[in-house]
Amino acid sequence: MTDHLDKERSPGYLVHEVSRLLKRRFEDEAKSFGVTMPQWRTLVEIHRQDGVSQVALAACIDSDPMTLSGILDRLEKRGLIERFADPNDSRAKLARLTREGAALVARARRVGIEMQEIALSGLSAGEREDLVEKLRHIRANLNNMTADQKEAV
Amino acid sequence: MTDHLDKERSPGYLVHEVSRLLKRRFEDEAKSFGVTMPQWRTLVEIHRQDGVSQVALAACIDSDPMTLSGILDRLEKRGLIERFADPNDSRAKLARLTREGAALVARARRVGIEMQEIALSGLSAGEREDLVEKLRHIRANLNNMTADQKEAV
DNA sequence: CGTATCTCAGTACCACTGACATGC
DNA sequence: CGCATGTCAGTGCTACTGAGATAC
Repeated sequence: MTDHLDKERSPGYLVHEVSRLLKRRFEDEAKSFGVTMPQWRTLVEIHRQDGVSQVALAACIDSDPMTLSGILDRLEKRGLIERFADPNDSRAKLARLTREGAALVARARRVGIEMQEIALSGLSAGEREDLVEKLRHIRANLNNMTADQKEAV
Repeated sequence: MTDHLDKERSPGYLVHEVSRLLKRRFEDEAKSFGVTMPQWRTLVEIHRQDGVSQVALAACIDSDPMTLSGILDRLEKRGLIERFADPNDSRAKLARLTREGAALVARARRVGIEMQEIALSGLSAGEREDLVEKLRHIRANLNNMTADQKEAV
């Protein structure tokens, strides 16, 4: 009887474990400049698209508007981001990095690259490409699954 | 300028995203029988090794004793597990599944297998093996990294 | 009008810390 | 004695819900 959910042979379980190790590893680094994972992801996303609305941001980091509001509160209190009114829609508030926030993103970015390099050491460029390919394939499968789910409802 | 942390090309980011999708997907299923991810992982681990101490359990699910104590409190309150004194060490309490808990693990297990099959659809057996191989390699790299870290401290 | 954006209030869960009683 | 085990108390962050003010 082959165990499809064996800890050592299940891709799902391994993905989860690698993700957990990366997260833990990064959080150890992140603690030194005082941000958590969701905060880090939020900062990166704001860096990627300067002046985002909070709903768009919430969707990007797979969160809900209320949770994101709390995250932005803390980031704003630390002076890493600032909120300003959307000139085209006075309901919405947009977010952008402060100079200090941008500096932190740059530093954390270097840490991320370095960590990834260590994690992937021993894998050739071709093997990395292949891994990326498979992961994107799986991601597409999962996205399709949730899409089907929505239709079913 | 190649961007090593590109959302689409970074293995680290993709692993995180796939993990997040799996987690979200599973939590949607799990909500119907009222358990969270940490609770699910705890139940599976207790199923794997019947009669575990709480410290061992905490290490298995990458948590701390206090957090696990809270998780077990909730699982016990729902009648899914029970705690009993270790006959060899009266300080320790061991955990085991109740009949109801075992039934839930069996159900959730089927969901997990089914979900994994959907996630991996389109990948051959060989490709899956290859993926598992790479993930285990990365996991080893990350574990070594934390080990080195500990020595450095 | 209905809908969208954000926030307040409240709840729950998980994570982490320091301290403590108990037993090894 | 030092050390391990589990728990209490307290704090912080994330997630989710329902409700409301404001603006499209």
